[in-house]
Amino acid sequence: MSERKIRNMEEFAAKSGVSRPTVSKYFNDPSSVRKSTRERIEAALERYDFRPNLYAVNQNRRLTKNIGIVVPNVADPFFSEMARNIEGLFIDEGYSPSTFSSHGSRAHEVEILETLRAIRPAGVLMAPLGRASDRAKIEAFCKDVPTVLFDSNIEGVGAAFIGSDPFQSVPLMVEYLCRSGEPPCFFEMPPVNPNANKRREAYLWAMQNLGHAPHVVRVEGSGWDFEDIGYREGLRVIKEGGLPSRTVLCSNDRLAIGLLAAAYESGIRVGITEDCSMRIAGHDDHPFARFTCPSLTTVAQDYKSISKRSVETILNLVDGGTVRDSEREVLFEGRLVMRASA
Amino acid sequence: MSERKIRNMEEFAAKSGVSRPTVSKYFNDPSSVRKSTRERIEAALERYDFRPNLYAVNQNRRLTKNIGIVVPNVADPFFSEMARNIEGLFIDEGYSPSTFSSHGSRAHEVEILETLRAIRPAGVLMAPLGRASDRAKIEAFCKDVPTVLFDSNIEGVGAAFIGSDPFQSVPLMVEYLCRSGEPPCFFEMPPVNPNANKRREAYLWAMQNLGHAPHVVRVEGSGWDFEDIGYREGLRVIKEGGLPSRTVLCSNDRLAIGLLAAAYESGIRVGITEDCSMRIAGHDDHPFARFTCPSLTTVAQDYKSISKRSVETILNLVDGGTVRDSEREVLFEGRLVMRASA
DNA sequence: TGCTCAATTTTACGCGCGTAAAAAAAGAAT
DNA sequence: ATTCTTTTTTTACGCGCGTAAAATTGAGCA
Repeated sequence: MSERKIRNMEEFAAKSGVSRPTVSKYFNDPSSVRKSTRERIEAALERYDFRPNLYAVNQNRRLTKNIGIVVPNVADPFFSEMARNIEGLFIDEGYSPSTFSSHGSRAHEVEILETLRAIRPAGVLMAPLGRASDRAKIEAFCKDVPTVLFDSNIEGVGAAFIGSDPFQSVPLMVEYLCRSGEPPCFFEMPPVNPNANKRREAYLWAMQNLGHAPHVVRVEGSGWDFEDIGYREGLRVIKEGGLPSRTVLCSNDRLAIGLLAAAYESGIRVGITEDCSMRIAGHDDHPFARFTCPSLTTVAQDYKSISKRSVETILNLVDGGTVRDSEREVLFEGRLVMRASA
Repeated sequence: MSERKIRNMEEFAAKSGVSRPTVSKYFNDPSSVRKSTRERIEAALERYDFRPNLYAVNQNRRLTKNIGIVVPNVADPFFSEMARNIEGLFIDEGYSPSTFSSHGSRAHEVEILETLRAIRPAGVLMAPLGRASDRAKIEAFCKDVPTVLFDSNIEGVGAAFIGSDPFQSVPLMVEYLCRSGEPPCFFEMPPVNPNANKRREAYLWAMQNLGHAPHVVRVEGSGWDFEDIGYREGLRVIKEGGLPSRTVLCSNDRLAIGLLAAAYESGIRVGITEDCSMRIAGHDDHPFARFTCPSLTTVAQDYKSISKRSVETILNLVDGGTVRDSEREVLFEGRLVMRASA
């Protein structure tokens, strides 16, 4: 290929012996031209590798093939895996996804919305920060661009929400913990998003259903350095002997990772075996949960289903489809992952 | 703001009482227009929020303000932090960085290069996969686009390389380990990039200088699931009693995290204190290294200096500058981080 | 007042492509 | 061979802006 540099579609059309509008049609949908012409174009493509100018294309298309993906924090392996998964699905459908990270900051999240407007995406998949989000701005954005929320919901914003069901996943874990040992207390920090709130509520609900007295340990801390909060506050709480149960269910895995470190440093053996004095469980099946010491018992979110459904929903919207009321909120079930810590 | 929707620069220029070319000039460099006109434009900007069409701008500029950042794997917190840092620096300079992840795959890395050509970046900052990289394609790319490599070098490719100096950082760690206990063996997997090779060499060199017999433990494994390799192979090696020293220096933190998990599961107490039978150290100061059990002793790369210099170098190139021979390879020193594991 | 120089406006062209409409050509069916 | 249908070509316009050159304006200065 690349016998000589091709400047533009005009030149390429000449080389392939097809008119420019037909070539344009080909690039928008190869199957929309007759087989024989398609072959001529593709033969030329072999020799002259040419790609339509991205900027000219997007300037003129009514709607770009761009998709925006927004996550609260790519440095969090859960979201980076999620984003990667979603990107792949969009690429398979012929779209160009770009991922943006809010870095846990409201200002960043708002900035991203403005950047998104600039690239005029066909649709946006967004996992909002949650409480820290600028609801009004996101709402306004959703009015202009088809947007689907995932992971964390903002009630009434966006065309749909896809996530997992805390009222299934948390009770699942609670019941397991109760069956296998002392009923758990719930270790949390001030909630950064509605998910965190719902997890606490689901914990309370599940404990009540099982006839146990719930205990919520709310520690201080803000921001997205969850491990650090779990560690610092874990050290403090343990020192003060303040844990109401020897089984601790953490609001999420990252908090649990911090708490595990605190327990270790405090000389407490954590695990489900006889020689241990404490059990710790998490939520999310963080990629590192397999490698904590001990390995972390947790609930895996069905991130494949969440990704798949999110993508389907947004592409349906982009194609002019609509979301049925019954599908405006889709929740998938979590899966119990039993490891050594609880 | 936003009294009414503005379609284009023509309309906005009319509203602000300034000619379109002058408005264009303003957006390319606000300081290039007279103060009084600048104020008129900015006054209009308050009322009508308008942003030049991204695609039209980039189609017409000789050179875009886009910058490509390529990392082997954003799911690796080291790279996601690095990318975030670098993005910030570029934004401060008025550029538009976009980060791409090779996801550890050669094919992906090559695809990214093609995507990059499509966005016609002014420059590219790339941390190549290393051994898995398609050298020829990257080399060809560098001929067309100013590119600076960081983290991992490909000899003779790109305008410059910025990284850290394994022959400083590794000996630093080796000397510390020798002073504080039994001289370390070196735990590695088949190297994914030249860094890994250099770290081994630096280990051998340092041990020799200190008059100790070096021992390299090379385990099996490929890909970027370092923790998994460290864990699986760690379990095996420990079971077979195969570690030649009770002090283990791992080729990187992620491998160390896996090895820590293996040691824990094998009932081995790891740490520097009297009651421990094994010491484990890493390299890179992975964001999670603070929260392993025990916390991981490691060497922190000077990622701020690396980021800063990388950005400076590429911007200099973009501005038509050149790289002095003495600056074609810049290495920064690592910093010893003493924690509980060694 | 007249002059100079810098900043701005006017005018005009081009970037590379999408897209619409009408004309022409190529296949398919009769 | 004729007619009908689908596809392609021709022609033409527009997208929103960068940019160059010439004409104009305005501020500062002697």
